[in-house]
Amino acid sequence: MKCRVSENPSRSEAYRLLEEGIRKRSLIVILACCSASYEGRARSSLGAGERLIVIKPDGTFMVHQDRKVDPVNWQPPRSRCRVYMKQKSLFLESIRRSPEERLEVELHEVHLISFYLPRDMHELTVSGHESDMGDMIIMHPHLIEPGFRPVAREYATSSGFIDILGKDENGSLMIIELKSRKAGVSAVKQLRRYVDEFRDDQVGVRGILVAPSITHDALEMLEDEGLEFREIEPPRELKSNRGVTLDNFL
Amino acid sequence: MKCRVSENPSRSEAYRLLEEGIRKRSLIVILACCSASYEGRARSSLGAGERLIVIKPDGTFMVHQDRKVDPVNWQPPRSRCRVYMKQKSLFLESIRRSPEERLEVELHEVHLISFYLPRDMHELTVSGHESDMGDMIIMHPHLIEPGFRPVAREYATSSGFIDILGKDENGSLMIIELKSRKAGVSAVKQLRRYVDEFRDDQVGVRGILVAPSITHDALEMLEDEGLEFREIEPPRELKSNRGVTLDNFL
DNA sequence: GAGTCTATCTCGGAA
DNA sequence: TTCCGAGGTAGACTC
Repeated sequence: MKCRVSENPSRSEAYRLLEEGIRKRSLIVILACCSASYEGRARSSLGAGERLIVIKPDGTFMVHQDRKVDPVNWQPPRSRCRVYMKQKSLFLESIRRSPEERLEVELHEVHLISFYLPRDMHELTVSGHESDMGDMIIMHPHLIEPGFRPVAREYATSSGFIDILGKDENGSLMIIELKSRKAGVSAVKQLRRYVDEFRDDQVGVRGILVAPSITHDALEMLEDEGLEFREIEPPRELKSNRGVTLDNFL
Repeated sequence: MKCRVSENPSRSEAYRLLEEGIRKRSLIVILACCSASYEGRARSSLGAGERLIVIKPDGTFMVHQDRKVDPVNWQPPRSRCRVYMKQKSLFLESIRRSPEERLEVELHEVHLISFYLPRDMHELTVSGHESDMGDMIIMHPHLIEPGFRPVAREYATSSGFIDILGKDENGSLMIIELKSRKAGVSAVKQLRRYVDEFRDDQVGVRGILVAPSITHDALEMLEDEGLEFREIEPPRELKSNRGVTLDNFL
């Protein structure tokens, strides 16, 4: 593990270390009093303060304050970083192309610089998502109701993709909208858009919102619109087999 | 600046440092080979790998890989963090209430631990050029407008500290917000919060944003809110005499 | 590239 | 506290 640390480096030493760290595409961590200005999709300026600066090998650039999860200023992966001196001041600059964005950080006082070359090994697996809910319903259609038959998944409409399209035991079209968390009014609006597209053309269209729970306002709107709600918990187990398709049903 | 660093600490030394850092609500930065498991709104597990771990004074907990802006695992502000040993292994745990979520990180090998106590945010914004601007205005109130009289400095409200509080020649309350760099919408919002606190109680409250320049959006918002802008350059020279008080004016 | 959708979205403001 | 909308959303995926 190549790891280098320098406490309270001089300006010239900080410059040298940062130049080397950037050139070698290291993961760089800086604790410093700094100010920042950003210009691109928006514009911002940040006064002097103690901050944590992180530069990743993929070009990600972050300025973190002492609170919140999100960085106060940042640049996405593939941004180009460089360090330079201007009138005795030390600057870090990160530039992104398309859209053109520029973040400039002035380092007033550097308390700590550390950098090293990490290699990440394992990927993260997460479950509890909408796709897992979809898999579960495709495999167990009775969770929606007895006689429900899925017909299509991710069905494209001009309003977006319908999670699951199917028919009930009477042959009525059923539009299923999945949410892995508590459903709000936005979910109902989304479902309503899908249903409206089909209601124009034919009768007997049912819209079903599937979620572990629903807000009060959303439930009211749902009932006003003549739509239905199914309380279903998303699966919590990690799936290794992620290839469930509709082949069995078509 | 209290700042402590330890390279390649032993397990017991790492434990001691982390316990102290958490207890003192420091900003903690760890470079380590670790694995993580999360359970809450969703569930995830992350195999061993070199990662950057950041624990903020507000309870924010982040595990960063060597790419992407977003952390691979995290907990939001106000989460509770603790360190413990279990069967010779070193663990970090961060727990959130409502919704109940738990993130556990096993530290296989710690390369670097550093933590420090960033000074209070208020102190930070006051230090540097902003306080010099304040000094300058206290000494030359006419810079704001003829007849302006400063009354209080760093006046505490429930929304934060008002840079300068004063009265105009008609006796109307004036709230001055200083920015040493180009002011953005956040500065306007900040000023608006202060003004709102007083507008509730009395009439004739004026809010003045003082900065060397202002963004287009900020100026628009400022005018919509009935607030005012004064273009003032911060003094170029940093002052060593930092003890300007309001005694002369009270 | 541009467009769409998900997310442990985060975050701030309001009821 | 919960709910709701905004975001430099980021990130993944399709076309």
